[in-house]
Amino acid sequence: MTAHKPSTRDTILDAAETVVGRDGARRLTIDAVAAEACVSKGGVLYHFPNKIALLKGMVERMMADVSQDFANCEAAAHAAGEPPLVHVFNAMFDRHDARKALSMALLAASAEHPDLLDPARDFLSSTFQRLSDDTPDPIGARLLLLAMDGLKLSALLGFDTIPENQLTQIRDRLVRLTHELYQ
Amino acid sequence: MTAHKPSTRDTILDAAETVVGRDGARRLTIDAVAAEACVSKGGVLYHFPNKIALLKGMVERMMADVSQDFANCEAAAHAAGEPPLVHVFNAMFDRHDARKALSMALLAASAEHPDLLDPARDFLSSTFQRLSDDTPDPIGARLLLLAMDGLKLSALLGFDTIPENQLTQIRDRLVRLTHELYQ
DNA sequence: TTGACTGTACCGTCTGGACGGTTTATGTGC
DNA sequence: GCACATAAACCGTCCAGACGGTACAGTCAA
Repeated sequence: MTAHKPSTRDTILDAAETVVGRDGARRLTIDAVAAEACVSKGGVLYHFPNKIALLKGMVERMMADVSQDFANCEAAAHAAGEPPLVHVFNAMFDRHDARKALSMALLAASAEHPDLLDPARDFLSSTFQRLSDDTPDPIGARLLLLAMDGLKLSALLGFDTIPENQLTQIRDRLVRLTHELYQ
Repeated sequence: MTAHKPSTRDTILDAAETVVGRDGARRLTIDAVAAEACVSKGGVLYHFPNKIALLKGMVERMMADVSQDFANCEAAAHAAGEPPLVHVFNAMFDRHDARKALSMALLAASAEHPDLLDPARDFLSSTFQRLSDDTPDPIGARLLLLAMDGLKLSALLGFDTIPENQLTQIRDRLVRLTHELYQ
């Protein structure tokens, strides 16, 4: 069991995401984050010298996580001799809730200073371009990736109201269409 | 020529969207809106007694506009004997920029008080449900609607980095697949 | 001893909102 | 046609509280 407790830094970032998701990006104050993380205000400022640094930390951790996820998916797909996109989509559905919290960094950064999203924009743009280009039908792949975006970004605003049974059908269809891309 | 100048109320709502899009939801202050609308702070507070009312106004106007757009699309589709979804998708691509500004209401409301989005959530949820159910292949329709969501919500965060030529190809494909839903 | 904090006090600025005053449009009686 | 009344639309200022950030002395485990 290497379930060692998360670092204070990560606890603070988790708390920030919780605050944004629950109270809105406007209430993401250093005081609120400190209270949510059960850390003093000084403690937060020890790890992140100012609020911009905190937001940068949120975006950077999100990108690192997403990057890792994609890498895992591509490795698993390669090992299984399957299309990478299938693994990407399945991973999204399997860890739907986890991703929802993660992306709160996007809302927070866009609210405070939209420029903070520049690195994320570049990273996601090139990643999605590559994912779709590595496919016999890039436009079809793009369309499916856009549908995935729709699901994730809807969840970001709480617009994820599709009933569970429809969601599994959508998942099945998405995976089926992904396989068809490669034929 | 009935191009009468917009009401002060609408000017204020336009200004609010401009501020959110340019500076982020965090900078949506009554002062900033007043300056952007070339109105005094008192003038803003005359039309919207407090900030919550301003945000409600933004969300309500957005819903009214979207509702009107959908109604127009369905009417035009009915008149032309075409699938409604085709008109919905074409309208989205044709007025891409207009819609981008409109949806800033979503960002602003989610930042300040996420509950303000409840009516929008209900409205969009039922509208999309109906649009897809009125189709021989509801799951396929949902997938295409999700792709549209992906495009619109990406634009909301400035994540609309797909090159123009790919975008037109995506549009063509989306319309083609929509027609296929009805076969 | 050092790094990782806690706790408190404080400062300057920003923000929402209340409030009183002023201009403009619309009648209304004569 | 005109003085007057009334209300709607709008302006400018003020204030309490919230917020970001600083400073600094103290705690405590490794």
